[in-house]
Amino acid sequence: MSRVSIKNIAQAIGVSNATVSLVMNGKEKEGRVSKEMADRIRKMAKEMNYEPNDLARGLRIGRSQTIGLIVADISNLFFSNLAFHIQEHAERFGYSVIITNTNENDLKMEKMTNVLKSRSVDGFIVVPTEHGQPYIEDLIERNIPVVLVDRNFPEIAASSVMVDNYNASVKALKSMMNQGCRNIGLVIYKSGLSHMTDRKRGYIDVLEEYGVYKPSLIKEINYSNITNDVEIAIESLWHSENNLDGIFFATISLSLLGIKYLMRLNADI
Amino acid sequence: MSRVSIKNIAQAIGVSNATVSLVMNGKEKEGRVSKEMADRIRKMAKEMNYEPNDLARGLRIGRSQTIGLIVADISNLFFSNLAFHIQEHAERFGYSVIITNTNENDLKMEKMTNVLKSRSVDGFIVVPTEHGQPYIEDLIERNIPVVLVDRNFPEIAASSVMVDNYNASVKALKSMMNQGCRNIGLVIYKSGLSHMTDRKRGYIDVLEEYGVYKPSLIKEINYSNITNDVEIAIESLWHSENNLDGIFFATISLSLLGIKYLMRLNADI
DNA sequence: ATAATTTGCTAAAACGTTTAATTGATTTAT
DNA sequence: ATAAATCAATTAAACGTTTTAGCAAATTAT
Repeated sequence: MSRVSIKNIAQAIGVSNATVSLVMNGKEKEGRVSKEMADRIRKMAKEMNYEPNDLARGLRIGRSQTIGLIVADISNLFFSNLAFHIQEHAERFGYSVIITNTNENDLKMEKMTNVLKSRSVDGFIVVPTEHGQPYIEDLIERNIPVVLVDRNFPEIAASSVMVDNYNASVKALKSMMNQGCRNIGLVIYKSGLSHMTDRKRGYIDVLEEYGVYKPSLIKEINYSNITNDVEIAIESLWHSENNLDGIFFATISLSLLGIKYLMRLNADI
Repeated sequence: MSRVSIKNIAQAIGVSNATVSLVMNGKEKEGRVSKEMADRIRKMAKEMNYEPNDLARGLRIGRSQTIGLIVADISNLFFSNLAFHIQEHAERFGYSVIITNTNENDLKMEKMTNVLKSRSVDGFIVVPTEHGQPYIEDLIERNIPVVLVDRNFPEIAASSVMVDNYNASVKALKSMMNQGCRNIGLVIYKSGLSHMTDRKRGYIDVLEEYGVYKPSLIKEINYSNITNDVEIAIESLWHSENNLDGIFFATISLSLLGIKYLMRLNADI
């Protein structure tokens, strides 16, 4: 016993598809369906457990009432919160959200945009990967709405929603300076994406303002090899002759790892 | 300039829809399309930037290659990790995942199952809400595959994947007993769902085994009023004449709140 | 009493696929 | 030389909607 369709209802009641469709869409006025007929149809629909088929609907009207969300890592609290709120909001407007994951992987970003394009999502919300620019450009060319989150590509004309990474970074560093730190290391992902470069710029600007900037204090981590790279970075900062008195971690994940290695070195934190 | 369809490719090359479709699905053998034609079609498809329309496809074949995931709270680490792994796995089999959220709200659970049914998802993975049983039953009646996660309804014949809450609870409590605790409070959500009742059962069984069980040590929290209820629970445990020497929190969220209030009371933790 | 308008509904095409049945051309077997 | 089999492609229906144009009957206006 397969799903009940508009046609089934129409037959059961002895009326045409069109009439049922109009009623189901609340267009009984425009379609001038009589009140009694509309009621009969609604009743029958409920009785038969009718569920509209959004695939057919989407095909016909060319929209899917779906938005595609591409995040870098859904298990990261920042992104899962983001996903949560986007979903809550979208739902209020009758939209569903398909959430996908790239794991900061450019190939996956390509794949995910394709999957979502195939599904005719009406728009994209994307946390782009480092070299994801071409895929975003492709969407824009196709006139598919896109908004970038957390990171953007300055050369592209896409809306974007950003945390003010630069100022957050400046603020944090100044606070450390006020606590008397002068030799502060930076542990940051190696990335050309704005959310990272902005934080780095904030760090450098503050240290230069205080005249204590040294390039050797910056350690860049490859996303693909976090554990190792962080270990090496911490060791080298610790054993350098820089007289370290503080470390600024660019992300929470880096700081967690960093603290682990610092504890192993019996640093007091 | 709208999307390129199979028909466009067919016209451009002077061949029928069917031929193109066969090639795009890798059925050139079964459909006996000549190698040269297949190549020409593939080349043209790439050139024209063809993206298949999954809505049309889904409508025709009656499947959507999509699975619907309904979790209680995507911003909860346990669930977002779950979502992450389900997605990774599904993707490998060519499935997409639509993730939705109930916030432990039964009405939302109803809504979400409807949304996903309308989208013809091929199967459901659900973390059910407390009174979500009827919606699960409805799915089963309709022969839509469902698997329950984290919580199950013993009366229903659905597959489920569970954490062994009972034994985890027993283990934790025994460990506390071994550390000498005897008057241990329980802070737990008021819920009939198995993941909670199992933990409670574990708690009671261990305390009874040691002959120290007192119903007054159990404090049940309403999910809809967490902050207040936890505060009251902690206060009442703390000021009771039970000589409290330990508290077992049933979930991480409860423990975080609990610790906050305990600190306010200057407990040492 | 006739014309004009409104009411209540229907017919049929379209969206982009997939697929069973068919056809005409070539090749192979007899 | 004809029958049988294989090949390469086509035709057309179907999936479940939405929507435009149209039609007959009922109502209102002249």
